[in-house]
Amino acid sequence: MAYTSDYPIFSVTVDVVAFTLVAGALQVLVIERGDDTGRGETALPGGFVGPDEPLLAAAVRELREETGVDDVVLEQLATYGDPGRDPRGRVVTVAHLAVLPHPVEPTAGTDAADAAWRPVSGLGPLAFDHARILADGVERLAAKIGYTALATAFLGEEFTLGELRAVYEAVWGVPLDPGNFQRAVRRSTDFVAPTGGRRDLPGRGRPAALFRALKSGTDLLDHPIARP
Amino acid sequence: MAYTSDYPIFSVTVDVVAFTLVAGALQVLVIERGDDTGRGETALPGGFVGPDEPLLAAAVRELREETGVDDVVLEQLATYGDPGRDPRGRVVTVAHLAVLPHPVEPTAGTDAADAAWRPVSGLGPLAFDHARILADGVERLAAKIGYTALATAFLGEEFTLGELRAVYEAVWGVPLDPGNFQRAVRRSTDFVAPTGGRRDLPGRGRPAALFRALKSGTDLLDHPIARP
DNA sequence: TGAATAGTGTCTCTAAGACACTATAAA
DNA sequence: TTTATAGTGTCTTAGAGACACTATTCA
Repeated sequence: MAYTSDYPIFSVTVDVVAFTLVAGALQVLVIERGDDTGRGETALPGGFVGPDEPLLAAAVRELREETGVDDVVLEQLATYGDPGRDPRGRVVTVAHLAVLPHPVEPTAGTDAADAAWRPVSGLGPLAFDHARILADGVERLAAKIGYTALATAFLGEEFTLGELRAVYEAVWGVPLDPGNFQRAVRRSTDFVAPTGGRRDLPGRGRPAALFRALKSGTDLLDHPIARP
Repeated sequence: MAYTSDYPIFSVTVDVVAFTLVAGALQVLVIERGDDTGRGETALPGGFVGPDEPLLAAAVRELREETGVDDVVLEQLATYGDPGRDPRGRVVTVAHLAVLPHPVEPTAGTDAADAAWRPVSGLGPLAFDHARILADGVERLAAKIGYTALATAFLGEEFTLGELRAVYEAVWGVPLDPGNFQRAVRRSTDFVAPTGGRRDLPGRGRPAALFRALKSGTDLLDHPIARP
């Protein structure tokens, strides 16, 4: 009973829908709940916002605690506050959308042992209303890679257009024509630029030119990438 | 009245960015604050969420208290919760976007005397961080009328394509070619449909065919209306 | 050589926009 | 008649997509 207020009491949490790409499949970061509420259930990472902590900072902190990463594209997704959505009381959660470059394993954080990347398709039930939050996150992600540079946030510093195309194909769930994709990406003069390097993978055909992102994740593209 | 909690205490409010069209200009609903905090300042309508009240219901209630209207297109916009954004304490506000058909005057509600429609352009400073919330609302509105039926929410049951075009021109701030607009709207087979009626206004040229909306405000259009 | 991937050429279809033109009303 | 608005025709340009083709690597 540490806190009192003249107004109705709400708790405010942040949840993070963090995506990455593993082996060509869209993955989401989930934890196995270890505390009393929903013990053993799968859930999105998240936690209470500190008394003097901005919402975005809380989301960054939660993600860092789970993955050890804090240089990440992160933006607010939506807020979920129905009475009864959390058995602990009136909990309003501000969900955030994050995109991480591929090889980020959940590492030594406070709750890291519980965290794991799981494919979005085929994921079992989630605690609370997290299934809906995840669905909203996927929808937002699919929309945003069409008109922002967000897809590059899945990749490292340098990448091939084949790797970039794999991001779109995984998120949209459809194959894209390699030739037309190439042209679509190059139409935006400030989406990606060739570095001059090439990536040669054994037994994988002609080496591909390497590119780097010219915009950060949430910047708008001047020419959208059409979703089929 | 004192509430207690084991977790950090937040107050949760809803604010409403309500738009309408008056005399061809985009207008937003604002109030003059009468209580102690920010007395006399212009602000967006809003208020505290009840202990057992869903967020969207709270936004509907606030809007009804200001305008007497509750049949309205309303959706969540974003959540603003920086520490220090409200001098009363840690207040997290969930902002909502509303669109009302033109002739809805603020009427007999609890705070109705203070509420008024004001043109978005040329509006003075707003209390708290409401200027940013309004800017985000305008941006969201401008984006959404391009790919949803939201523009029809500004109009009555029946409307001409000239009136619909005026909505786009007011929100986007650009003139649109009447002929091309006509075709763009008709390309979507399920955006609007002619009612068979005509509207004849004295001294205003050839009477225009009347249309009605085939979709509600937030439904997606199959063919977008291109923003110039 | 063939298999695999990168990248280009080219064709068709549709949309966006400019703009001329016709249609129908009031003053 | 002029003025104003509704609505159509038509031309140009650009993008989306299908798909053939060339380029460059490894086995």
